Amino acid sequence: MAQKPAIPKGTRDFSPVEMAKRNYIFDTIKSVFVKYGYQPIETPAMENLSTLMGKYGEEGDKLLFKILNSGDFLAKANEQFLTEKNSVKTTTQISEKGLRYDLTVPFARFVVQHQNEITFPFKRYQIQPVWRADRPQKGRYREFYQCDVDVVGSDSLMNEVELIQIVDDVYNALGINVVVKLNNRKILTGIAEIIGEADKIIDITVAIDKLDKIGLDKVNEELRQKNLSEGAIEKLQPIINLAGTNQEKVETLKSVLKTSEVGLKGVSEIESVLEYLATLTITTEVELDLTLARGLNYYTGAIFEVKALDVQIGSITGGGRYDDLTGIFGLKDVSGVGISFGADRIYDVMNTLDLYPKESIVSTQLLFVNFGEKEALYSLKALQHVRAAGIKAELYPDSAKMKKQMAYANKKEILFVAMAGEDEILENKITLKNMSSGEQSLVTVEEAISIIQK
RNA sequence: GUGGUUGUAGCUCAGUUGGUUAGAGCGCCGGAUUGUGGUUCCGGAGGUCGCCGGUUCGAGACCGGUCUUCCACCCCA
Repeated sequence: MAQKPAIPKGTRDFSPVEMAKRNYIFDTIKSVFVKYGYQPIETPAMENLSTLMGKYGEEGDKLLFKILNSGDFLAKANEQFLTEKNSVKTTTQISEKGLRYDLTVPFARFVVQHQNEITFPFKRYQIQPVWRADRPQKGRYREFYQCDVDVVGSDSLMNEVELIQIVDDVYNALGINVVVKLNNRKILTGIAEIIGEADKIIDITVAIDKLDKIGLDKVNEELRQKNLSEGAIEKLQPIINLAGTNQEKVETLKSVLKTSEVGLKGVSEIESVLEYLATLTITTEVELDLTLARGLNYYTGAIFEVKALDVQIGSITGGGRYDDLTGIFGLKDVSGVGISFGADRIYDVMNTLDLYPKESIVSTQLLFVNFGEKEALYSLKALQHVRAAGIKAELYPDSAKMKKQMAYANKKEILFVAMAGEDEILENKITLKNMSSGEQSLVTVEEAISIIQK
Protein backbone atom coordinates (compact mmCIF):
# COMPACT_ATOMS: atom_id res chain seq x y z
CA MET A 1 0.00 0.00 0.00
CA ALA A 2 1.11 3.53 -0.64
CA GLN A 3 2.26 5.61 2.28
CA LYS A 4 -0.67 6.25 4.54
CA PRO A 5 -1.55 9.93 4.66
CA ALA A 6 -1.87 11.51 8.07
CA ILE A 7 -2.63 14.82 9.71
CA PRO A 8 -0.41 16.62 12.21
CA LYS A 9 -0.43 15.69 15.84
CA GLY A 10 -3.25 17.23 17.81
CA THR A 11 -5.40 18.07 14.77
CA ARG A 12 -8.58 16.38 13.62
CA ASP A 13 -10.79 15.80 10.59
CA PHE A 14 -14.51 16.25 10.99
CA SER A 15 -16.97 14.00 9.16
CA PRO A 16 -20.43 15.18 8.04
CA VAL A 17 -22.01 13.74 11.19
CA GLU A 18 -19.42 15.42 13.38
CA MET A 19 -19.88 18.68 11.54
CA ALA A 20 -23.62 18.57 12.10
CA LYS A 21 -22.98 18.25 15.82
CA ARG A 22 -20.34 20.95 15.88
CA ASN A 23 -22.51 23.32 13.89
CA TYR A 24 -25.32 22.77 16.34
CA ILE A 25 -22.98 23.90 19.12
CA PHE A 26 -21.68 26.88 17.17
CA ASP A 27 -25.19 27.93 16.11
CA THR A 28 -26.48 27.69 19.66
CA ILE A 29 -23.63 29.76 21.06
CA LYS A 30 -23.85 32.29 18.24
CA SER A 31 -27.57 32.79 18.66
CA VAL A 32 -27.08 33.59 22.35
CA PHE A 33 -24.31 36.09 21.55
CA VAL A 34 -26.50 37.79 18.98
CA LYS A 35 -29.38 37.89 21.42
CA TYR A 36 -27.29 40.02 23.77
CA GLY A 37 -26.33 42.47 21.07
CA TYR A 38 -22.84 41.28 20.19
CA GLN A 39 -21.51 41.62 16.64
CA PRO A 40 -19.14 39.28 14.84
CA ILE A 41 -15.63 40.04 13.65
CA GLU A 42 -12.90 37.86 12.18
CA THR A 43 -9.14 38.30 12.23
CA PRO A 44 -6.46 36.50 10.21
CA ALA A 45 -5.15 33.09 11.23
CA MET A 46 -1.66 34.54 11.32
CA GLU A 47 -0.49 37.63 13.16
CA ASN A 48 2.86 39.34 13.31
CA LEU A 49 4.94 37.65 15.98
CA SER A 50 5.53 41.07 17.52
CA THR A 51 1.86 41.33 18.40
CA LEU A 52 1.77 37.77 19.76
CA MET A 53 5.06 37.43 21.63
CA GLY A 54 5.23 38.34 25.28
CA LYS A 55 1.47 38.35 25.78
CA TYR A 56 1.13 34.88 27.23
CA GLY A 57 4.22 34.66 29.38
CA GLU A 58 7.35 32.69 28.69
CA GLU A 59 5.42 29.42 28.43
CA GLY A 60 3.04 30.93 25.94
CA ASP A 61 5.82 32.11 23.66
CA LYS A 62 7.05 28.54 23.42
CA LEU A 63 3.57 27.34 22.53
CA LEU A 64 3.24 29.71 19.57
CA PHE A 65 3.36 28.14 16.14
CA LYS A 66 5.80 30.22 14.14
CA ILE A 67 5.72 30.61 10.40
CA LEU A 68 8.94 30.50 8.43
CA ASN A 69 9.71 33.58 6.37
CA SER A 70 9.46 33.20 2.61
CA GLY A 71 12.42 33.05 0.29
CA ASP A 72 16.01 32.43 1.27
CA PHE A 73 15.44 33.20 4.91
CA LEU A 74 18.62 31.56 6.17
CA ALA A 75 20.79 33.91 4.15
CA LYS A 76 19.58 36.77 6.29
CA ALA A 77 20.08 34.97 9.57
CA ASN A 78 22.87 35.91 11.94
CA GLU A 79 25.67 33.38 11.46
CA GLN A 80 26.73 33.49 15.06
CA PHE A 81 23.27 32.55 16.32
CA LEU A 82 23.21 29.69 13.83
CA THR A 83 26.55 28.23 14.86
CA GLU A 84 25.58 28.68 18.51
CA LYS A 85 22.38 26.79 17.66
CA ASN A 86 20.52 29.53 19.52
CA SER A 87 16.94 28.65 18.58
CA VAL A 88 15.30 31.61 20.27
CA LYS A 89 17.44 34.26 18.64
CA THR A 90 17.52 32.51 15.29
CA THR A 91 13.74 32.19 15.33
CA THR A 92 13.30 35.94 15.55
CA GLN A 93 15.38 36.27 12.39
CA ILE A 94 13.78 33.57 10.26
CA SER A 95 10.17 33.98 11.38
CA GLU A 96 8.11 37.10 11.70
CA LYS A 97 4.60 35.63 11.64
CA GLY A 98 2.80 33.18 13.87
CA LEU A 99 -0.57 31.45 14.17
CA ARG A 100 -2.91 33.08 16.64
CA TYR A 101 -2.79 31.56 20.12
CA ASP A 102 -6.13 32.92 21.27
CA LEU A 103 -8.72 35.44 20.12
CA THR A 104 -8.27 38.01 22.86
CA VAL A 105 -4.90 39.40 21.85
CA PRO A 106 -5.82 39.67 18.15
CA PHE A 107 -9.01 41.39 19.31
CA ALA A 108 -7.04 43.88 21.37
CA ARG A 109 -4.92 44.54 18.28
CA PHE A 110 -8.10 44.95 16.25
CA VAL A 111 -9.55 47.46 18.69
CA VAL A 112 -6.41 49.56 18.71
CA GLN A 113 -6.07 49.46 14.95
CA HIS A 114 -9.71 50.33 14.30
CA GLN A 115 -10.30 52.58 17.29
CA ASN A 116 -11.57 55.43 15.12
CA GLU A 117 -14.21 53.30 13.41
CA ILE A 118 -15.42 51.56 16.54
CA THR A 119 -18.28 52.83 18.66
CA PHE A 120 -17.62 52.14 22.31
CA PRO A 121 -18.63 50.23 24.28
CA PHE A 122 -17.83 47.69 21.60
CA LYS A 123 -19.50 44.29 21.99
CA ARG A 124 -18.08 41.71 19.65
CA TYR A 125 -18.05 37.96 19.32
CA GLN A 126 -15.55 35.91 17.37
CA ILE A 127 -15.66 32.22 16.54
CA GLN A 128 -12.43 31.00 14.97
CA PRO A 129 -9.75 28.36 15.43
CA VAL A 130 -6.61 28.98 17.42
CA TRP A 131 -3.36 26.99 17.50
CA ARG A 132 -1.06 25.98 20.30
CA ALA A 133 2.09 23.87 20.07
CA ASP A 134 1.06 22.07 23.22
CA ARG A 135 1.43 18.36 23.81
CA PRO A 136 -1.97 16.91 22.96
CA GLN A 137 -4.12 15.04 25.43
CA LYS A 138 -7.78 14.33 25.80
CA GLY A 139 -9.63 17.62 25.50
CA ARG A 140 -6.41 19.32 24.53
CA TYR A 141 -5.69 19.90 20.87
CA ARG A 142 -3.20 21.80 18.79
CA GLU A 143 -5.96 23.29 16.69
CA PHE A 144 -9.23 24.13 18.36
CA TYR A 145 -12.05 26.63 18.18
CA GLN A 146 -12.74 29.38 20.63
CA CYS A 147 -15.99 31.31 20.80
CA ASP A 148 -15.14 34.63 22.38
CA VAL A 149 -17.47 37.38 23.59
CA ASP A 150 -15.94 40.55 24.85
CA VAL A 151 -17.02 44.08 25.58
CA VAL A 152 -14.43 46.82 25.57
CA GLY A 153 -14.76 50.44 26.60
CA SER A 154 -16.92 49.95 29.67
CA ASP A 155 -15.94 49.56 33.32
CA SER A 156 -19.42 48.66 34.43
CA LEU A 157 -19.83 45.46 36.40
CA MET A 158 -23.06 45.02 34.44
CA ASN A 159 -20.84 43.51 31.78
CA GLU A 160 -19.60 40.85 34.16
CA VAL A 161 -23.18 40.09 35.09
CA GLU A 162 -24.19 39.91 31.44
CA LEU A 163 -21.40 37.47 30.66
CA ILE A 164 -22.57 35.17 33.42
CA GLN A 165 -26.08 35.41 32.02
CA ILE A 166 -24.68 34.43 28.64
CA VAL A 167 -22.94 31.43 30.16
CA ASP A 168 -26.18 30.47 31.86
CA ASP A 169 -28.10 30.87 28.60
CA VAL A 170 -25.64 28.88 26.48
CA TYR A 171 -25.37 25.92 28.81
CA ASN A 172 -29.09 25.82 29.42
CA ALA A 173 -29.62 25.72 25.67
CA LEU A 174 -27.07 22.95 25.25
CA GLY A 175 -28.31 21.02 28.25
CA ILE A 176 -24.95 20.84 30.04
CA ASN A 177 -24.88 21.14 33.84
CA VAL A 178 -22.14 23.54 34.84
CA VAL A 179 -20.82 25.60 37.71
CA VAL A 180 -19.45 29.10 37.17
CA LYS A 181 -16.40 29.82 39.28
CA LEU A 182 -15.74 33.43 40.01
CA ASN A 183 -12.64 35.14 41.35
CA ASN A 184 -11.07 38.56 41.21
CA ARG A 185 -7.48 39.39 40.51
CA LYS A 186 -7.64 42.30 42.95
CA ILE A 187 -8.41 39.89 45.77
CA LEU A 188 -5.37 37.81 44.87
CA THR A 189 -3.26 40.95 44.77
CA GLY A 190 -4.67 41.96 48.15
CA ILE A 191 -3.83 38.59 49.65
CA ALA A 192 -0.28 38.80 48.40
CA GLU A 193 -0.12 42.31 49.78
CA ILE A 194 -1.17 41.51 53.34
CA ILE A 195 1.15 38.56 53.67
CA GLY A 196 4.01 40.52 52.15
CA GLU A 197 4.72 38.12 49.30
CA ALA A 198 3.44 40.07 46.33
CA ASP A 199 5.64 38.28 43.80
CA LYS A 200 4.54 34.81 44.87
CA ILE A 201 0.86 35.16 44.12
CA ILE A 202 0.98 32.62 41.28
CA ASP A 203 2.75 30.01 43.41
CA ILE A 204 0.19 30.59 46.12
CA THR A 205 -2.87 30.13 43.95
CA VAL A 206 -1.40 27.10 42.22
CA ALA A 207 -0.77 25.51 45.61
CA ILE A 208 -4.22 26.37 46.99
CA ASP A 209 -5.76 24.93 43.85
CA LYS A 210 -4.43 21.51 44.84
CA LEU A 211 -6.29 21.48 48.16
CA ASP A 212 -8.90 18.97 47.01
CA LYS A 213 -6.29 16.70 45.52
CA ILE A 214 -3.48 16.63 48.08
CA GLY A 215 -4.93 18.02 51.33
CA LEU A 216 -4.10 20.92 53.60
CA ASP A 217 -0.77 19.62 54.96
CA LYS A 218 0.66 19.02 51.50
CA VAL A 219 -0.50 22.44 50.36
CA ASN A 220 1.30 24.10 53.24
CA GLU A 221 4.35 21.97 52.55
CA GLU A 222 4.35 23.14 48.96
CA LEU A 223 4.08 26.75 50.12
CA ARG A 224 7.14 26.22 52.30
CA GLN A 225 8.97 24.75 49.33
CA LYS A 226 8.19 27.93 47.45
CA ASN A 227 10.02 29.83 50.19
CA LEU A 228 7.01 31.39 51.84
CA SER A 229 7.63 32.45 55.42
CA GLU A 230 5.83 30.67 58.27
CA GLY A 231 4.13 33.93 59.12
CA ALA A 232 2.80 34.27 55.60
CA ILE A 233 1.56 30.69 55.56
CA GLU A 234 -0.09 31.32 58.90
CA LYS A 235 -1.95 34.32 57.49
CA LEU A 236 -3.01 32.27 54.49
CA GLN A 237 -4.81 29.60 56.51
CA PRO A 238 -8.23 31.30 56.64
CA ILE A 239 -8.00 31.86 52.90
CA ILE A 240 -6.98 28.31 52.05
CA ASN A 241 -9.78 27.00 54.22
CA LEU A 242 -12.27 29.47 52.85
CA ALA A 243 -15.63 27.72 52.82
CA GLY A 244 -19.33 28.22 53.15
CA THR A 245 -21.74 30.21 51.06
CA ASN A 246 -20.57 32.97 48.79
CA GLN A 247 -21.84 35.47 51.35
CA GLU A 248 -19.84 33.84 54.12
CA LYS A 249 -16.73 33.80 51.96
CA VAL A 250 -17.19 37.48 51.19
CA GLU A 251 -17.45 38.29 54.90
CA THR A 252 -14.31 36.29 55.71
CA LEU A 253 -12.41 38.02 52.93
CA LYS A 254 -13.54 41.43 54.10
CA SER A 255 -12.01 40.87 57.52
CA VAL A 256 -8.86 39.18 56.26
CA LEU A 257 -8.25 41.89 53.67
CA LYS A 258 -9.31 44.86 55.78
CA THR A 259 -5.88 46.48 55.51
CA SER A 260 -5.61 46.06 51.75
CA GLU A 261 -7.29 48.68 49.62
CA VAL A 262 -7.00 46.67 46.40
CA GLY A 263 -8.19 43.53 48.13
CA LEU A 264 -11.31 45.24 49.45
CA LYS A 265 -11.99 46.70 46.03
CA GLY A 266 -11.93 43.19 44.60
CA VAL A 267 -14.24 41.90 47.30
CA SER A 268 -16.73 44.69 46.74
CA GLU A 269 -16.67 44.03 42.98
CA ILE A 270 -17.51 40.39 43.51
CA GLU A 271 -20.14 41.33 46.06
CA SER A 272 -21.80 43.66 43.56
CA VAL A 273 -21.80 41.06 40.82
CA LEU A 274 -23.32 38.49 43.17
CA GLU A 275 -25.93 41.02 44.31
CA TYR A 276 -26.96 41.86 40.77
CA LEU A 277 -27.14 38.18 39.89
CA ALA A 278 -29.34 37.51 42.89
CA THR A 279 -32.02 39.74 41.41
CA LEU A 280 -32.04 37.78 38.17
CA THR A 281 -33.17 34.30 37.30
CA ILE A 282 -30.02 32.27 36.86
CA THR A 283 -30.18 28.50 37.00
CA THR A 284 -26.43 27.96 36.95
CA GLU A 285 -24.61 27.86 40.26
CA VAL A 286 -22.10 30.67 40.71
CA GLU A 287 -19.34 29.99 43.18
CA LEU A 288 -16.65 32.25 44.57
CA ASP A 289 -13.40 30.33 44.17
CA LEU A 290 -10.07 31.90 45.08
CA THR A 291 -8.02 29.21 43.44
CA LEU A 292 -8.81 30.49 39.97
CA ALA A 293 -5.53 31.92 38.82
CA ARG A 294 -5.99 31.67 35.09
CA GLY A 295 -4.72 34.27 32.72
CA LEU A 296 -2.89 36.14 35.43
CA ASN A 297 -0.81 37.69 32.74
CA TYR A 298 -3.43 40.16 31.74
CA TYR A 299 -6.54 39.81 33.87
CA THR A 300 -6.93 42.68 36.32
CA GLY A 301 -10.44 42.26 37.73
CA ALA A 302 -12.98 39.47 37.51
CA ILE A 303 -11.82 36.00 36.54
CA PHE A 304 -14.31 33.39 35.30
CA GLU A 305 -14.12 29.71 34.72
CA VAL A 306 -16.86 27.24 33.86
CA LYS A 307 -16.65 23.54 34.63
CA ALA A 308 -18.92 20.77 33.47
CA LEU A 309 -20.43 18.92 36.40
CA ASP A 310 -21.06 15.56 34.72
CA VAL A 311 -17.86 15.07 32.75
CA GLN A 312 -14.26 15.07 33.86
CA ILE A 313 -12.60 17.53 31.51
CA GLY A 314 -10.68 20.78 31.94
CA SER A 315 -12.58 24.04 32.05
CA ILE A 316 -14.93 24.51 29.12
CA THR A 317 -15.20 28.28 29.33
CA GLY A 318 -12.94 30.91 30.82
CA GLY A 319 -12.34 34.62 30.84
CA GLY A 320 -12.04 37.78 32.83
CA ARG A 321 -11.51 41.51 32.88
CA TYR A 322 -8.37 43.10 31.52
CA ASP A 323 -7.85 46.81 32.04
CA ASP A 324 -4.49 47.08 30.37
CA LEU A 325 -4.60 44.86 27.33
CA THR A 326 -4.92 47.46 24.61
CA GLY A 327 -2.33 49.52 26.47
CA ILE A 328 0.30 47.13 25.16
CA PHE A 329 -0.69 48.26 21.67
CA GLY A 330 -0.73 51.93 22.60
CA LEU A 331 -4.35 52.59 23.49
CA LYS A 332 -4.69 53.53 27.14
CA ASP A 333 -7.68 53.43 29.45
CA VAL A 334 -9.82 51.03 27.51
CA SER A 335 -11.11 48.34 29.81
CA GLY A 336 -12.40 45.06 28.50
CA VAL A 337 -14.05 41.97 29.88
CA GLY A 338 -14.78 38.78 28.02
CA ILE A 339 -15.09 35.04 28.06
CA SER A 340 -14.16 32.26 25.74
CA PHE A 341 -16.23 29.14 25.14
CA GLY A 342 -14.07 26.14 24.27
CA ALA A 343 -16.09 24.64 21.45
CA ASP A 344 -14.00 21.48 21.20
CA ARG A 345 -14.30 20.62 24.85
CA ILE A 346 -18.00 21.41 24.78
CA TYR A 347 -18.18 19.05 21.81
CA ASP A 348 -16.47 16.32 23.84
CA VAL A 349 -18.87 16.88 26.72
CA MET A 350 -21.91 16.83 24.42
CA ASN A 351 -20.68 13.58 22.89
CA THR A 352 -20.08 11.72 26.13
CA LEU A 353 -23.47 12.83 27.42
CA ASP A 354 -25.15 12.47 24.01
CA LEU A 355 -27.07 15.72 24.40
CA TYR A 356 -27.86 16.46 20.75
CA PRO A 357 -31.51 16.96 19.94
CA LYS A 358 -32.39 14.53 17.19
CA GLU A 359 -33.60 17.16 14.73
CA SER A 360 -30.33 19.06 15.05
CA ILE A 361 -28.33 16.32 13.39
CA VAL A 362 -30.65 15.03 10.62
CA SER A 363 -29.43 15.90 7.18
CA THR A 364 -31.98 14.81 4.60
CA GLN A 365 -35.59 14.43 5.66
CA LEU A 366 -36.97 12.98 2.46
CA LEU A 367 -35.43 10.86 -0.29
CA PHE A 368 -37.08 10.25 -3.66
CA VAL A 369 -36.35 6.82 -5.06
CA ASN A 370 -35.14 6.89 -8.66
CA PHE A 371 -37.02 4.49 -10.95
CA GLY A 372 -35.73 5.83 -14.26
CA GLU A 373 -35.59 8.98 -16.29
CA LYS A 374 -39.30 9.68 -16.68
CA GLU A 375 -40.05 8.96 -13.03
CA ALA A 376 -37.04 10.99 -11.90
CA LEU A 377 -38.31 14.04 -13.76
CA TYR A 378 -41.68 13.67 -12.05
CA SER A 379 -39.85 13.44 -8.70
CA LEU A 380 -37.78 16.50 -9.50
CA LYS A 381 -40.94 18.56 -9.87
CA ALA A 382 -42.30 17.24 -6.60
CA LEU A 383 -38.96 18.04 -4.99
CA GLN A 384 -39.32 21.70 -5.89
CA HIS A 385 -42.54 21.90 -3.88
CA VAL A 386 -41.12 19.95 -0.99
CA ARG A 387 -38.00 22.09 -0.78
CA ALA A 388 -40.03 25.29 -1.09
CA ALA A 389 -41.79 24.14 2.06
CA GLY A 390 -38.42 24.10 3.80
CA ILE A 391 -37.96 20.34 3.83
CA LYS A 392 -34.47 19.00 3.23
CA ALA A 393 -34.97 16.60 0.35
CA GLU A 394 -33.03 14.85 -2.38
CA LEU A 395 -33.41 12.48 -5.32
CA TYR A 396 -31.22 9.41 -5.59
CA PRO A 397 -29.21 10.32 -8.69
CA ASP A 398 -29.03 6.89 -10.34
CA SER A 399 -31.80 4.45 -11.05
CA ALA A 400 -30.06 1.83 -8.97
CA LYS A 401 -31.68 -1.17 -7.41
CA MET A 402 -34.41 -0.36 -4.96
CA LYS A 403 -32.54 -2.21 -2.25
CA LYS A 404 -29.50 -0.05 -2.74
CA GLN A 405 -31.52 3.15 -2.63
CA MET A 406 -33.34 2.10 0.52
CA ALA A 407 -30.04 1.15 2.14
CA TYR A 408 -28.74 4.61 1.27
CA ALA A 409 -31.73 6.20 2.99
CA ASN A 410 -31.27 3.94 5.95
CA LYS A 411 -27.56 4.68 6.26
CA LYS A 412 -28.09 8.42 6.05
CA GLU A 413 -30.88 8.14 8.60
CA ILE A 414 -33.30 9.78 6.23
CA LEU A 415 -36.70 10.00 7.88
CA PHE A 416 -38.98 9.49 4.86
CA VAL A 417 -38.70 7.90 1.44
CA ALA A 418 -40.93 8.88 -1.47
CA MET A 419 -41.64 6.50 -4.31
CA ALA A 420 -43.06 7.78 -7.57
CA GLY A 421 -43.40 5.16 -10.27
CA GLU A 422 -45.89 4.64 -13.08
CA ASP A 423 -48.89 4.09 -10.81
CA GLU A 424 -48.22 7.13 -8.65
CA ILE A 425 -47.61 9.35 -11.67
CA LEU A 426 -50.99 8.33 -13.11
CA GLU A 427 -52.71 9.46 -9.92
CA ASN A 428 -50.42 12.50 -9.51
CA LYS A 429 -49.39 11.24 -6.08
CA ILE A 430 -46.43 9.66 -4.34
CA THR A 431 -46.01 6.74 -2.00
CA LEU A 432 -44.57 8.08 1.24
CA LYS A 433 -42.80 5.69 3.55
CA ASN A 434 -41.86 6.40 7.14
CA MET A 435 -38.47 4.74 7.59
CA SER A 436 -38.68 4.23 11.33
CA SER A 437 -42.19 2.79 11.49
CA GLY A 438 -42.15 1.19 8.04
CA GLU A 439 -45.65 2.50 7.34
CA GLN A 440 -46.41 3.81 3.91
CA SER A 441 -49.33 5.44 2.16
CA LEU A 442 -50.33 6.91 -1.18
CA VAL A 443 -50.62 10.69 -0.77
CA THR A 444 -50.36 13.94 -2.70
CA VAL A 445 -47.19 15.99 -2.42
CA GLU A 446 -49.00 18.54 -0.27
CA GLU A 447 -50.18 15.83 2.10
CA ALA A 448 -46.65 14.45 2.26
CA ILE A 449 -45.32 17.87 3.22
CA SER A 450 -47.71 18.20 6.13
CA ILE A 451 -46.92 14.69 7.33
CA ILE A 452 -43.18 15.39 7.29
CA GLN A 453 -43.54 18.77 8.94
CA LYS A 454 -45.39 17.26 11.89
C1' G B 1 9.21 20.97 27.82
C1' U B 2 9.78 16.36 31.70
C1' G B 3 8.20 11.26 32.83
C1' G B 4 5.26 7.19 31.28
C1' U B 5 1.87 4.60 27.72
C1' U B 6 -0.02 2.83 22.94
C1' G B 7 0.26 1.25 17.63
C1' U B 8 -1.98 -5.91 13.95
C1' A B 9 -8.00 -5.41 8.08
C1' G B 10 -12.45 0.62 7.64
C1' C B 11 -13.66 -0.23 13.39
C1' U B 12 -12.92 -3.23 18.14
C1' C B 13 -9.39 -6.64 19.19
C1' A B 14 -6.95 -12.18 19.20
C1' G B 15 -2.13 -13.94 17.80
C1' U B 16 0.68 -19.18 23.03
C1' U B 17 8.52 -19.70 25.22
C1' G B 18 10.49 -15.83 18.09
C1' G B 19 9.01 -21.21 13.65
C1' U B 20 5.51 -22.60 7.42
C1' U B 21 0.41 -19.34 3.39
C1' A B 22 -1.49 -13.48 10.12
C1' G B 23 -7.17 -14.64 12.54
C1' A B 24 -12.29 -13.28 14.72
C1' G B 25 -16.50 -10.09 15.36
C1' C B 26 -18.58 -5.83 13.35
C1' G B 27 -18.52 -2.95 8.86
C1' C B 28 -17.97 -2.97 3.38
C1' C B 29 -19.20 -5.23 -1.68
C1' G B 30 -22.23 -9.01 -4.35
C1' G B 31 -26.23 -12.70 -4.37
C1' A B 32 -30.83 -15.22 -2.20
C1' U B 33 -35.37 -11.09 -3.11
C1' U B 34 -36.11 -7.74 -11.59
C1' G B 35 -41.00 -1.42 -6.65
C1' U B 36 -39.01 -1.63 -0.47
C1' G B 37 -33.96 -0.65 4.14
C1' G B 38 -32.88 -1.97 9.36
C1' U B 39 -33.57 -9.38 10.57
C1' U B 40 -31.64 -14.11 8.33
C1' C B 41 -28.63 -17.22 4.92
C1' C B 42 -24.61 -17.75 1.15
C1' G B 43 -20.29 -15.77 -1.29
C1' G B 44 -16.32 -12.02 -1.84
C1' A B 45 -12.79 -8.06 -1.38
C1' G B 46 -9.52 -5.91 2.08
C1' G B 47 -3.22 -6.31 6.08
C1' U B 48 4.96 -5.16 3.21
C1' C B 49 1.52 -6.44 11.67
C1' G B 50 2.96 2.47 12.46
C1' C B 51 7.88 3.60 10.01
C1' C B 52 13.43 2.82 9.75
C1' G B 53 17.37 -0.05 11.31
C1' G B 54 19.55 -4.19 14.33
C1' U B 55 19.84 -9.38 16.68
C1' U B 56 18.62 -14.36 14.43
C1' C B 57 18.82 -19.84 9.97
C1' G B 58 14.02 -17.43 10.89
C1' A B 59 10.77 -11.34 13.88
C1' G B 60 3.92 -9.29 14.21
C1' A B 61 6.56 -11.08 18.69
C1' C B 62 13.34 -9.47 21.01
C1' C B 63 16.64 -4.65 20.87
C1' G B 64 17.47 0.67 19.27
C1' G B 65 15.62 4.99 16.94
C1' U B 66 11.48 7.69 15.02
C1' C B 67 6.38 8.97 14.41
C1' U B 68 1.53 8.39 16.54
C1' U B 69 -2.12 7.62 20.71
C1' C B 70 -3.45 8.21 25.56
C1' C B 71 -1.96 9.64 30.75
C1' A B 72 0.55 12.58 34.76
C1' C B 73 3.29 17.21 35.58
C1' C B 74 3.48 22.14 33.43
C1' C B 75 0.08 25.09 31.31
C1' C B 76 -4.59 25.68 29.53
C1' A B 77 -10.25 25.85 25.92
